Amino acid sequence: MASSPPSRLAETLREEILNGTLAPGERIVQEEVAERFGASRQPVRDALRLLEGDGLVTLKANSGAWVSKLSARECDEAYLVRERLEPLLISQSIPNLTSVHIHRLSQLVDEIERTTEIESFLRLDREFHLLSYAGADDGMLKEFVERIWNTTQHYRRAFAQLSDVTHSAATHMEHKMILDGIIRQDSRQAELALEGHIRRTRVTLAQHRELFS
Amino acid sequence: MASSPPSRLAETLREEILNGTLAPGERIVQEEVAERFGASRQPVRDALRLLEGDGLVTLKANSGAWVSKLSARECDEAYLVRERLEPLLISQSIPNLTSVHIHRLSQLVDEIERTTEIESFLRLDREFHLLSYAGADDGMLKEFVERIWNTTQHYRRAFAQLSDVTHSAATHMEHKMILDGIIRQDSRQAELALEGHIRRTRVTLAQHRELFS
DNA sequence: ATACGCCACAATGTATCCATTCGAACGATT
DNA sequence: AATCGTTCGAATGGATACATTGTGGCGTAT
Repeated sequence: MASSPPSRLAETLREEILNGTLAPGERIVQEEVAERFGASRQPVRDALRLLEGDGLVTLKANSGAWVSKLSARECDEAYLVRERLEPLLISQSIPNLTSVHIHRLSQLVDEIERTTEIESFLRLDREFHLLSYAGADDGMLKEFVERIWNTTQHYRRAFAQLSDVTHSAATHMEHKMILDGIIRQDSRQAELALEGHIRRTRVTLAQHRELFS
Repeated sequence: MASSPPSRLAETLREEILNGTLAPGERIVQEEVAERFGASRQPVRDALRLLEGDGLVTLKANSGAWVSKLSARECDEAYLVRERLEPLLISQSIPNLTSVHIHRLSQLVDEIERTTEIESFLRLDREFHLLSYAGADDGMLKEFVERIWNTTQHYRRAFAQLSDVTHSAATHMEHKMILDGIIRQDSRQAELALEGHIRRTRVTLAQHRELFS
């Protein structure tokens, strides 16, 4: 999958946006990218269009491409949407999760609690949540959720840094409650714990509008 | 807005998909479209990428483009997502709706009740719901909702035809309850009425799997 | 008769060249 | 000195020509 040159190109750019190499608001010049990958500008244009579809890049006609930037309002909206969609997604996932998934999820809860580094936390937290959705069929719902995770990744990083989320007891407790709901196949509990988890994050984030200048 | 050639091209193709001229599963050949619009294949490719982002077109590398087709499962999922997102969207819209909006919404409820033609019903129903969201800021949420409306348009038409939705008393009552919630600025009522409206449609639709072959 | 493989055509993908547009800097005028 | 206008440059958009891939049909061999 995703084996065409534009797809591979988009994938690499996506990585660079997610890991912060390319910051929100930064300009992306077609020719630079083309040269960097030894391709012509055409596949680069296609790749940028793909990323625009993912919401990671904003194109302006006859002007250029920039890494998408969220306003405080848009970031809040993203979390409101997550509050509604992710509980639905986890409820669809839970019936199909296997013991292999559950074992890894337990492991991740522990690792998340133990880590003290921001980057590790971000990586593990992302793996935990997305893995908890692995039982759901692919489709629009999962696509939407992944898109939101991607477009808000930079703000999660910024927020994690200034609030030292790695020592948040509430976060770890919420993860345990979600995991407990999964293990006991109690979708309703998992939904509620997840909704609370996202909601608390949203409210906390709203207190740090300085992240958006 | 949307004034670049690829955007205009995408807009026209979108219309044709929504009004049924181009049916789900139908092949779209770049050269045909290019010739039809007197343009080269490049802007057509860009337009198709845009439509892919809207979920209206499915691209396969080195193979071609097709009008997207939903399975029964995906259609059900679309309605589940609508049940979660549209109540949120209407709650964000209601505080900003003006008397002009409300007047038109009332008018639409009447017109929808009176019409007996499928195409009119579809057009008016769509206008009613999307107009009820006009007070919400543009952003991801509205984008998601519009995307779902677009990708399910064909199935709404098919369903409306075989169930004679124009004579559904429940539908008209639900519209009135939504409107009442809007007029009285009672977001909660509007949310619940809308959720019920979508849910009932989903359940009814699930009884007609023959629509998906 | 069926299955495998080769071949040819058609549609997509890529590259290069040219046109267009936007923005910024400089200069002229008030 | 400030503002408006013009001009120049850099980056994007579009068109054409060429390369590549995927698919369907035909033939042959088992």
